Amino acid sequence: MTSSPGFVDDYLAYLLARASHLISSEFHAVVEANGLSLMEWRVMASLSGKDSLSINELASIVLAKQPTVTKLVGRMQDAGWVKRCDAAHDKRQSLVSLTATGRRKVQPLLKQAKAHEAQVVSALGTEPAHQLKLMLESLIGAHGST
Amino acid sequence: MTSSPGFVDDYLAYLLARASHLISSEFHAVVEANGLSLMEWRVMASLSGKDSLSINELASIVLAKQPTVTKLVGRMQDAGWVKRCDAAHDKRQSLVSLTATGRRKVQPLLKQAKAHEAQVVSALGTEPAHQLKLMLESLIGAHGST
DNA sequence: ACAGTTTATATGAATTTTCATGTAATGTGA
DNA sequence: TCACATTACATGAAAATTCATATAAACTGT
Repeated sequence: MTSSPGFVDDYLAYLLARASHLISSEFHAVVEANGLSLMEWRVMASLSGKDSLSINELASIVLAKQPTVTKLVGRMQDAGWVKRCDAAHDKRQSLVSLTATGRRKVQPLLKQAKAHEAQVVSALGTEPAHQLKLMLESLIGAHGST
Repeated sequence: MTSSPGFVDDYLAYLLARASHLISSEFHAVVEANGLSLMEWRVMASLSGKDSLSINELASIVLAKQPTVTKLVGRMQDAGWVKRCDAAHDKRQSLVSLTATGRRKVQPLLKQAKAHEAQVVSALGTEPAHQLKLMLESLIGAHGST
């Protein structure tokens, strides 16, 4: 109840923030049911694709700052979900990757994420959802390259 | 560089989060140049429309939790930007409104926000941007809102 | 190879957010 | 009207984030 701010009835930045918050919140419940925070989920989902990612790459992907990610990864390492190793070619970098435990932990969530996505897409209509994605990608591409 | 996470190349929740973060970040610079944080800006922009809003209404609008908003508003009150009064009909509610100082503070930002919006919209194309907004509104409307 | 610069990450202190819970006002049903 | 549940907000302790800065490794031009 009680939405329709006023500073934003038609303010793109707010519509984006609200839509993002709404969709993320829905899935947040699933994430927490699996014993993860939203940020932990983002990190593990990001890592489940690649072999490993540096701290800065992770920060850029999960939309957090470097010190935040350093400490987040530290906690996840303590939990046994990720491991780190020094990069071969650049000893400054710390490469983060999933452990076997982490992979097992994130796997069901990846499926549930797809299911949630499918639900959202079908509620919106397949074609409109496709158009929405294209425009978001266009928006992202047009602005900050990275 | 280094985008295209992998867990998200086509994941709507992530595209939304990324687009939102990107657009907000751009304007964040302007907000900070005016001596406000992003959350302070959201609160003041929300209040600049209405006469006053309760703590819970504000929390819902600025996408934060109630204790966060309680303390945020407390700080903004100390800064002299907002004031509070008890609601007439429900003495539990604490109604927040802008002070004259707050209004002066937020006014230039409202204009800059419109300018930023116009820039984003024109970069995206007026008609695509309009479609994007319609779909975001549809997405927001379809899920939890009201 | 060397000084200066930039890049990648770590870290401590300060700030902010969150969780759990407390309190007071309101609503509800018998 | 009297319990009982609910709602709105506050608050203290714990957790997370952020800022400023430190450190060390790579890059740059000479």
